[in-house]
Amino acid sequence: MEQPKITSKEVASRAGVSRSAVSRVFTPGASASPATVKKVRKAAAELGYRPNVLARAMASGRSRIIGLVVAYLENQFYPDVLEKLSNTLQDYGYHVLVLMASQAAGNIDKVVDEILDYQVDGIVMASVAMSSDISKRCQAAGVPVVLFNRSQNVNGISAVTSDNVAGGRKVAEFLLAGGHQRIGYIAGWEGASTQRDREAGFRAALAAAGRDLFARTVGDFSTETARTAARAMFDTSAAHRPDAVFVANDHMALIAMDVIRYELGLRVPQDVSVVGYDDVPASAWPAYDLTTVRQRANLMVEETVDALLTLIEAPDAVTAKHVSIDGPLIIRSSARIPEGWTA
Amino acid sequence: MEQPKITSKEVASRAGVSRSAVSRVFTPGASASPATVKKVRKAAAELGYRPNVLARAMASGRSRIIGLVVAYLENQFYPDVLEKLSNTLQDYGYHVLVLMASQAAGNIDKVVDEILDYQVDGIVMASVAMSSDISKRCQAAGVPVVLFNRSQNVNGISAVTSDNVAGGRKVAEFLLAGGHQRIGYIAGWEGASTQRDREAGFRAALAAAGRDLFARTVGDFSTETARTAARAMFDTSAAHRPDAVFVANDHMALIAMDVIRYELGLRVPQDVSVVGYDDVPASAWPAYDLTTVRQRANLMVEETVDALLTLIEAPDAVTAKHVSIDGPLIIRSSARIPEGWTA
DNA sequence: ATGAAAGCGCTAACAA
DNA sequence: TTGTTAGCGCTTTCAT
Repeated sequence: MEQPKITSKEVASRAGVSRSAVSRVFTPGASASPATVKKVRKAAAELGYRPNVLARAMASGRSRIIGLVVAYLENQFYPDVLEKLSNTLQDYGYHVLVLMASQAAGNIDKVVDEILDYQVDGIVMASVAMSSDISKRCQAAGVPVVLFNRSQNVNGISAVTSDNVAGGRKVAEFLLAGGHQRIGYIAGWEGASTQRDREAGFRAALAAAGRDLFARTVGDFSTETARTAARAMFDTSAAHRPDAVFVANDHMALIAMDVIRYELGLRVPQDVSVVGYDDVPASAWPAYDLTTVRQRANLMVEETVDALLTLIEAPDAVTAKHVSIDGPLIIRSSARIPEGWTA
Repeated sequence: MEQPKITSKEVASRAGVSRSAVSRVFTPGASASPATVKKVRKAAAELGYRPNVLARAMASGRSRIIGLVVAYLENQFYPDVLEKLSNTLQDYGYHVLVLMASQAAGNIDKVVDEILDYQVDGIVMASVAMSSDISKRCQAAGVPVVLFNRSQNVNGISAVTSDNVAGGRKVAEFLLAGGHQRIGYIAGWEGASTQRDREAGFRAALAAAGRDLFARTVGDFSTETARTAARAMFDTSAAHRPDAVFVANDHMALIAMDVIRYELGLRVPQDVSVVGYDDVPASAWPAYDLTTVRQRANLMVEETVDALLTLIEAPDAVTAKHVSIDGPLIIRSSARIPEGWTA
């Protein structure tokens, strides 16, 4: 039933060479004569030999495994990222070990330990907060970490985000140009840099126009809390209700639209303009047609992989880099479009 | 910078025992005296020792890595499954290596080879077709495979699905009870067992009532093809247009609803009843409120993990098992509800 | 219950 | 370019 595994030793003897020769043939940058390559390839093919990645990892100290820590896959942005990340890394000969950091914060420590046990070559933390303690452990282990969609000024850890401040600003300018008088904001989880930066940019642009937030509730990036936050903001008399709201991500914005339209019977955008952040697939669905700031997932993933591989190849040379990628405001029909709006 | 890694050897000497003793302390079913356990744990804690999973895998032949092959994460059902699967497996001390089998069929072979290179203890193939050749390679390697949401009568490979035939049947009965006269079906990818079984159950129930499909197009479970398929079916005169349609999964059903309502200006369910399959989160959103057959992801994942671990523990003893899990029809407002409907 | 010894399959100096 | 020699860090008989 269970075929004995073919090792490099057997390939070596069948090809009449040493195991080192076999190893070299299967190692990209190695030197072997064409004749050897040919013999070894032939023998390997006949035997159906494939190098054991784990053994290789042990001997070389490089596992070609990248750990991905992700909090939740409910927000469609993340499955998309995971798919792209996995594909890109596969192209570079790496593979992705996924760890869910579902629950509480203490969990993260455990998850990071587990991931380090696998001797991963690098770690991507998506939408997960890092303690400086964790970052220290990774650095001690010599494992580079790149934060995805989270930025943190911890011990020179690299991070890739969209330009959340600029994004928030764009939304404010758009809403102001639309003549909105009572502008609300539904915040994400306050511990997240995305939340912080989006709000900062948003408020800064309002302030520049001599305006302030009319209302603010917190949705925590969570489905249920977002629903509650939307109700708290809109289930009130017309005078106390915002005529426009910026929601910190699309996942919550879609929920807010549901509350506004189906629970409260208000019209979007006639009664309330809604703008989100991310541009997840569902935002383009005609039932929502949500105006939103696009996060360029492709670019963000490319930068993440680039940063990671650079760090892996040159552990010390490179210092942490923070990349922030600008994303356009995608104008759809969920928010009133200012007269003659172009930019 | 990069701390030298702590090995069992150092723990051993600090605890005044042999490496074997250390190994036993960190091995669940092993025998060590309380005194030894205590000494070793203490030394390990002081040194911050953690066993190297890769080395352990090499020596023991068990990597505690499960390979997950998944075609695409666009259909929300799969991120959900991935999250649950990863969490469940983590509880059992396993971890998930994700491989995307994005493109063509030939790709699958490559992906399976890559995954086997990691000496995974088992493989879950989600929504991916298996050739019997691949299954043979996995069996030769002694690696159990469980198909998720795909069933195939290949060499005793285990599979976990929902009861697609029963599901299709339920939909047909519901639509018939609703008094629909022209019932259409938008098919998924014809190579998929889910597609085949859902359609079979659906048609069987129609036939039992002396009825047949009024129209049929193919959406391939793909976003774009589904849109085309929906247009092909509904962009026609009222007489040639179905008054009800069963769409092979929710992902396509939501797209079909968009086409029906927003492109063609028809009303759901007054002009057309729409029923899907999966019960993804978006189906419960009030903008769609899609009647659908629920796939019980939790149960399916549990059965998958159970099957896999059983196979891993008792490689030969167990023969392939096919689990199919019944799921309820979730009645919402996208399809006309028959008078006094209960079941 | 414990330690010694022999690997798991591979890569990486080092010599030749 | 090639083979030889040591390991990578751990588990696992086998004695004791």
